[in-house]
Amino acid sequence: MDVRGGAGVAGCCGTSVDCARCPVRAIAVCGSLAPEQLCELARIAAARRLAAGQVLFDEGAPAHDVYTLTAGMLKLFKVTRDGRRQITGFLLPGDFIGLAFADSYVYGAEAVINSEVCRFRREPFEQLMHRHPRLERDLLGRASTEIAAAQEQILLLGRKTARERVASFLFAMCQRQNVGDGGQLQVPMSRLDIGDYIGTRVETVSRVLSLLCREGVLAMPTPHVIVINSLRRLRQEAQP
Amino acid sequence: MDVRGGAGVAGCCGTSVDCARCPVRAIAVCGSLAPEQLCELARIAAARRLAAGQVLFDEGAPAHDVYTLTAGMLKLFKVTRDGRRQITGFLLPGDFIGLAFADSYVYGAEAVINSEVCRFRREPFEQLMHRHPRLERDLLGRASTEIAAAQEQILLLGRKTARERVASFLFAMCQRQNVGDGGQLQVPMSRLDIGDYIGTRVETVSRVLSLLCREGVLAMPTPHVIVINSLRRLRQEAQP
DNA sequence: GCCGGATATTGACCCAGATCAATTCGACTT
DNA sequence: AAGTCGAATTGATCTGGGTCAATATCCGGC
Repeated sequence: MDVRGGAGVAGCCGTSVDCARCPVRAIAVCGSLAPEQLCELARIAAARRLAAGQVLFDEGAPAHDVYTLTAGMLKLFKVTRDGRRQITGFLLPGDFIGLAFADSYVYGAEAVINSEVCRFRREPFEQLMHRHPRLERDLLGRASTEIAAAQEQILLLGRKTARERVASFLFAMCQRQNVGDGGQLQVPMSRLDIGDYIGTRVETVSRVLSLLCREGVLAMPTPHVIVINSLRRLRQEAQP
Repeated sequence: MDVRGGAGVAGCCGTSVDCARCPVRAIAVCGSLAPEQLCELARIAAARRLAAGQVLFDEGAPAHDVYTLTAGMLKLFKVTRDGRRQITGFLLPGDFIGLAFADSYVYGAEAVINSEVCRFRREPFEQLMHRHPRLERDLLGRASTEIAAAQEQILLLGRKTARERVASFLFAMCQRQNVGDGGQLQVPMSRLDIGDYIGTRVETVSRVLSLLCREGVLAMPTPHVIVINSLRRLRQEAQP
C-alpha cells in the first residue's frame, strides 16, 4: 500500500523498469515502451493516494486527467437527477481510467478501499499516445475489452434474475481474482455497492447470498470474504 | 438503398472520394486518408446486402470480418442459454462493427430492415489500421463513444422505471435522427425489439407508449412513426 | 476487551411490471 | 376490396423483488 510517487516513477527510467509498483507499469505498456519513452510518461505522471470513500472525480467535471489504478479498488458510477445510483464498474490495480471521456467525465470515481492512482495530465498523455502507436493500440485493446464487459453487464441488467445477477457478479470476481474451488474471494465493496452494481437493493443481495450459503454453494466467514465451495455451481447459477 | 459494391468502392479512389454511398466513406475517415490509402481499404472491402431479419453473424462465431453499416439498420444482441434475448444496440449507417471482438463475435447481428454492410477481412484491416494512425485514432474515438453509450444504457437498465426507459429510448432516437418538436421519428424496430433493448416486455412498451400518447407527449400515426409533440417533456420523463 | 455507529441480515407486506389471454390493427397478397 | 397472418394493443391476474421495519453483526476507536 505504499506509494512511490514521482520518485518511483522516475525510478522506472533506470534499471527497475518492470518494478510491480511503478505507476507507469500499471498501464501495461512497459514491455512496448523503451526506457526513454517511459521517462516521457513519468514526466507527466503524479501519484495520488485515496482513502476509502474518497472521491477521485465527479461525474460531469471537466476531464483534465486520466489515471491508472496502482493499488486498491475504485468504483465508477452514474447518478440520476433524483439520486438513484448505478455503479458501472469496479477497478482493480492495472486498470486504466480515461477511455470513455470527452470534455468531461461521464461517471464519478470513488475509492472503495484505500487506494493509489497514477495521474497523467490528459493533454500531454494524448500527445504521447499519438507519438507511440503501441500505446495507442494497447488502449484500443483495453477499450475493446471494456465494451465486451459492458455488454455482458447489459445482458445481466436487462434479462437476469436477482439470483443470477449475484451469481454472475461473484463468478466474475472469482475470475478476476483467479479464485477456484475452495478459494477465498475478497469482496471489499459493501452490499449496497454490489446492489448498485447489479441493479438490485441491498436486501436482495443479502437474501440471495444467504440462500446460496444455505445451499452450500458458498460460505461467508465474514461479509467481505466469501469461500467458493463450487465454482461450477456458481457458473451454472449465473446463466452465462 | 442501392448497393455500389466493389465498383462503388473503387470509385472512391478517383475524384468521387466523398460520395455518400461509398462503403469506405462510412468509416468516416475519408477526410484523413489519402486517395491511395482509400484504394488500399477498397481492395479488402466487399459490399453485402441483407434482407430484413437476415443474420449477419451469430454470437460466438469466429470473428473473421469487421463491417461498416452503409444503409438500413442492424440490431446487436446476446442470448442466454435458456433463450432470453438482450439487444445491446441498434446501428445506423456509418456505424462500425468490430470494436468489441477478440477471436469470436461477442454478440449476434441481424438486420432490422433491408440493409447493406461493407465487409472488411479482419486481418488485413488491422494491418492497414496499424499503418494508418489516423484510422486507429478514429476507431479509438468510436470506442470511447461506445463505452459512454453502454454506460448510459447500464444506468437505464439498472435504475430506471419502464416509463423512463421508453422515454430515454425515444429521446436517444430523436437525437440520433435529429428530430425536434413536431418531427416524425422513424421507429423501424418492432415493439419486441424495443423491449429486448430496454429490458422490459412487449406489453410494457406498448402500454407506456399508449400512455405517453394519451398524455399528449407524442402521437403514433402508425406503430413505426412517432410524432414528438414535446421533446422537452420527453427528456424530462427520461431522467437523464 | 468494550463500545457505538455503520453495515448486514431477516421478516412482513406491497406494487411495478411480468404473465396470460383476448381483441384489434395493419401490411401484405390475391 | 377481401382475406390472412404477424404485430400491436388492451385487459385481468400474478409474483419477484422492492419497501419498510426490526434485529444482529461487524469493526474501528478507546
